[in-house]
Amino acid sequence: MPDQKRIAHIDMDAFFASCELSVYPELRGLPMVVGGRRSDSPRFRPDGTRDFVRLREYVGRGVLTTATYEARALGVHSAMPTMKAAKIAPDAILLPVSFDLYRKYSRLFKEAVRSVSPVVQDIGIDEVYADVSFLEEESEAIARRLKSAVVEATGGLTCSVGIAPNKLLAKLSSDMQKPDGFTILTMEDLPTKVWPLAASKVNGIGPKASAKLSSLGITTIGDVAIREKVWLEENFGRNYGAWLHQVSHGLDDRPVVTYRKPVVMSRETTFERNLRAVHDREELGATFTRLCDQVATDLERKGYIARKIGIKIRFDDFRTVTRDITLPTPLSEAKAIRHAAGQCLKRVDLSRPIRLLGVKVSGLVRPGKDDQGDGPTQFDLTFL
DNA sequence: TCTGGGGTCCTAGGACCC
DNA sequence: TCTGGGGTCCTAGGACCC
Repeated sequence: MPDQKRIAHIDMDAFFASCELSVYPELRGLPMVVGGRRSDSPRFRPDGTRDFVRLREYVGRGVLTTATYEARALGVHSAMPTMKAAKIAPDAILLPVSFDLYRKYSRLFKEAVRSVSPVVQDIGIDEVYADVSFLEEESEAIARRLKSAVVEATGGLTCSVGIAPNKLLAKLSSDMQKPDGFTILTMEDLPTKVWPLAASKVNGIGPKASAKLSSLGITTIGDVAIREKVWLEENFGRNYGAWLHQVSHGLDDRPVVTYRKPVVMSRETTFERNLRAVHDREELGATFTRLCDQVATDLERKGYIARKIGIKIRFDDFRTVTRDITLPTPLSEAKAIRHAAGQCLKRVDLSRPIRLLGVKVSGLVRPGKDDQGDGPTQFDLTFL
């Protein structure tokens, strides 16, 4: 067994769009985006062909979930407001989000990866890490085997693979030959292949940190690497600064974790139009109850009860507030969640129009089993 | 051109306890 | 009586990711 760690990062190519293309193969090669509502589903014409909705017909507040490479070439991309995308690419085909379909392909994709290497960490619906250290083959052979297993299991969906000594570098490398490619990275490649990359390519360096870095004249990962650790800590705080120093030198010791207990479950919705607390009281109340019901269902389905109940409100000006409460005993019933969430709602000034309403539960424990953790509270020691 | 929904993790102040 | 420091919990907000 080689003592050098090898981690693979496997990332599906334009995943949601690719799933849709296997349902609607006639759209192959056309600019297409996913992000519509159910009403944007294609209809059958009398002659049996399908009539697809165009992006220009969209009305609403959604954002694109994904776009085919042909649509990306026109300048639209995932997370773009759909109304904005409609101005840029009005003739692109629009499809509604079909999560059940994506979950089906996601299962097939992950099973395929596990068939090559069983130590797999879920990152999202279309992305995993796999620890492939124990495999005997060369990294290139592993990458090819992962890719063909995925294509075979999903009936033709492609992915991009990166294999490197750790998660950080694996993730960066899977992005280097997209779509349908693979990249093997070693520590020796750091100066030539990693340092030239934009700092924002690193997982954990988002828009805020990037802006601050560039205001200090830092744009690439290499620019970060030439800074002293103390300088980074002075400018970005002790934790984040030390972390920046680490990642810029390609260092990352996070293991591949195959199971994690969930931390929070939430449901939220953005209204078609902003609602007012007084005038739209009924609609708000009905939505609030529905969200609580959904969270309760989620809790029950996954087998948890929750000690913390919270709400989230986004106003018309996009300002977001949260309120939450810790209960003396964990619970999962919809009515009790609704009551606790209602108490939270009372603590918010609702004079502005409301854009979004959400309900969240956390402090999750499994009912019956050690729900107070390992504290002495579950034992009666008074007899001592 | 106004910005989804589901998450994780971190920070920071105040309460409270030792 | 005053002071100090550490640890943990609670709450609110925010950065970031897919």
